[in-house]
Amino acid sequence: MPTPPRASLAQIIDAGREIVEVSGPAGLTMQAVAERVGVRAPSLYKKVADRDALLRAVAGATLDDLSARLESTGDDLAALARVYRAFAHEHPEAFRLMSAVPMPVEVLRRSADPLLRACTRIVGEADALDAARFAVAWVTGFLQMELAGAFRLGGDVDGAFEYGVRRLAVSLRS
Amino acid sequence: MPTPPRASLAQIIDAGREIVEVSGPAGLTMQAVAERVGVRAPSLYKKVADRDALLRAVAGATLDDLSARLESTGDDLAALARVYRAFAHEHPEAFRLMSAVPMPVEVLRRSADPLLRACTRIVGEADALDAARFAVAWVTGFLQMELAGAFRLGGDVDGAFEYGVRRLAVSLRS
DNA sequence: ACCTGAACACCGTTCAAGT
DNA sequence: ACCTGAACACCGTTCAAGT
Repeated sequence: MPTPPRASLAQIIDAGREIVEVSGPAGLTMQAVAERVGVRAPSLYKKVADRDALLRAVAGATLDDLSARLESTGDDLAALARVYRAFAHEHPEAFRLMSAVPMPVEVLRRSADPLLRACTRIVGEADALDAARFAVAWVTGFLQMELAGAFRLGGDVDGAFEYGVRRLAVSLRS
Repeated sequence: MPTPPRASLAQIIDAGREIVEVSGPAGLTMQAVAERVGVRAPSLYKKVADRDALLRAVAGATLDDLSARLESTGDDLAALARVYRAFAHEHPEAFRLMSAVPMPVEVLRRSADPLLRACTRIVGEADALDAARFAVAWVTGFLQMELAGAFRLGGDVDGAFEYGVRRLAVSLRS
């Protein structure tokens, strides 16, 4: 007798995202996810290959959100950097997970697009990819170190970020 | 009847480092470490509080190695960046673990020292910390993205690194 | 002192049996 | 079709008992 599904893939991923944000990736157990969507753990395997695939899906959904946010931000490099940082502060655990998980190329491409456009405007087409890598490396490195607590040697971290935004602009313009 | 220890803390950490490099942090199980040092898993708890503490010790030992390497490199920013990258390529798993684990402040300070000196030489004392954060954010971000496979949108990754080294120098000099 | 087997709680995953 | 309990393998950790 056919039975309608009780937990959609979208619900499972959403549950995963909530758990990751409150308990970190280690807290995302199949049982915790199952409980949240009102089902038993084995049922999750109808929608998800295994825990790792669910983690990748959570990371992918997070990157999609970030991409949408960046897309609506425009062409300004400094603005993009600040939106990026705001997102990381809102979802620190998901942000760190995102950086640890390998993404499909098309997802990467979409997320890179706004930055690539901003860089093309500044350095031209030929250097745009190198420049975008320079910028994205700086901003993700900064945020990962900030979130990992690596910036504890004094000084003002907000100030250091704005210093970086300025230096970034300077370096691409010369 | 007192018995001499069969596995020193140093041996345990070394075993942990080898396992991490070949199987990643997930491969570091207490049983795998125990087997490597010729003991049963429960004995490890005489020297190590728990698995997490062992992971932190492995990360700390790795950062100590990196710090020594940087210290013997000198004051040149570009040289420091290249040594940093060479180290990450030699120990990709340990490098990623290092970035994920919170470090004691004194370990951070020692590792930051060479970079701080290089930056002081270029931008002066007042901006040295901001500049060092700019530089270290870029280089660790670049390496983490490179190791995580985030640079797969074409172009030459080695070239992008050298582009970054140049832009970094430019940005701090103006 | 240090080492061990046994035990416990917990987790990911599979699968036959239910509806 | 989907859901479940039961089972299996594996892991971290504790602890009483051995030497």
